[in-house]
Amino acid sequence: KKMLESVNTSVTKHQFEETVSSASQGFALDSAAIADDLSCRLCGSTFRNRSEAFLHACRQCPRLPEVTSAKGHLIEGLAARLHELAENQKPQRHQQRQQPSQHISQSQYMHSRVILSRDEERDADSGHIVDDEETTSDGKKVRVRSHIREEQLIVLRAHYAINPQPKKEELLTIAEKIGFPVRAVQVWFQNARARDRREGRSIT
Amino acid sequence: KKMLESVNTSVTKHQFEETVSSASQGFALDSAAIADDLSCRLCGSTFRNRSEAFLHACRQCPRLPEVTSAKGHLIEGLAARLHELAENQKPQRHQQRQQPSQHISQSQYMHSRVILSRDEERDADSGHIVDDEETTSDGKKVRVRSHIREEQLIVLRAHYAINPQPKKEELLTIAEKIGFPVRAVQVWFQNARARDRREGRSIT
DNA sequence: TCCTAATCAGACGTAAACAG
DNA sequence: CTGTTTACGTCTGATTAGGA
Repeated sequence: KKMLESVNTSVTKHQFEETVSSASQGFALDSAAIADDLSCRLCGSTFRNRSEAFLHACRQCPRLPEVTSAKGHLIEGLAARLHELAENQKPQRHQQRQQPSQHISQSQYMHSRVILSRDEERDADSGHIVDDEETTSDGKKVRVRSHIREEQLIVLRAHYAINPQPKKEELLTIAEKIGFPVRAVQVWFQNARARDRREGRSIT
Repeated sequence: KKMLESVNTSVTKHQFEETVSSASQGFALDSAAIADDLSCRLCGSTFRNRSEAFLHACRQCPRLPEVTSAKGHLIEGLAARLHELAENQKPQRHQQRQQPSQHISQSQYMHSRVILSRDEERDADSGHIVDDEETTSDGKKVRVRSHIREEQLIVLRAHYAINPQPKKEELLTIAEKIGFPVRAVQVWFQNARARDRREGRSIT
């Protein structure tokens, strides 16, 4: 019998990721390229699960080459320049939230939050690109609150009325429809359910 | 009998080390190191399937060390190759019915998602990729959990009701019918039996 | 300050992996 | 194959924190 009880060192997800990211510093490009919402920080596409995301980041992302080579430069010490790139790369959008004022901790890390120009030509008519990247700049989490606007809310509510517990696939559809990361949509549904439950309404 | 105290959420040592070590050592190289014919570009050995090949490239290839140190140079060349691979990678062993049945059967690592047009019109069917691959990607042992959808589950259950212990041949039939790897179907039956047994039901 | 999006910790179900 | 464990994916309920 091999009971487990062995390695249950309860490491929280947070700690875990923290450690991973610090332990692997510049080398964990693949995982670092994946945002919490399972979207690729490089090309923006999102995925249904972590596996897919990793797969993508490891070998499918069309932007992989640029980044990996960029990483080479990074290692040589051009971290600063890259940072600039990343900064300047924040054009567009009326309500651009401004940078979390330079919170580069200890020395210049070569962190792969290379959000270089993502071509903004996506999708002619759904013009709002709501890409959010909440970076984990070397372990530091920046919580980015996405703003859901009325029109998007309407869509969400409509879907919610029909089915308050959409499966991943439906979430994906909705996410795409309103131009939000899947994760955000998922969270919205979770919170909506919580709200309703709290107020005694039953979820269908 | 019931002896598991629920340890989810906590990260096991295994997982932890796995992730750390893999994170610190590999990126796209492994996959790029595999030739079209499933042979290792480094040591030349060939493999029966992609999974094995990846495993090799990630972990086992004797020449791995030299490569990882030199990967900076290799990347460029290999990265290019990667894309070719992606293109040519249209594995279709099974019957490729182009049915509107929303799921694609086996399918593999890279396809459509690479080319990925953001704005695909979603008419009646959005050909989502619902697949599975049990790969050991880039040293990241990502256990891929295949998602069985309702409709597939129905088929499985139907077969299970008739015969909970299908032979290899029957498994194959079922697998093909729902577009799943045989192994996954087999596992499902095993788990189903286990579940039933656990709950006291007898298996016919 | 309030409303609520995001996060955390924990629990559950189950596909996959492992031991025998 | 069975019995058991591991780990992925998702959910809840409580909490934290962003912005009007």
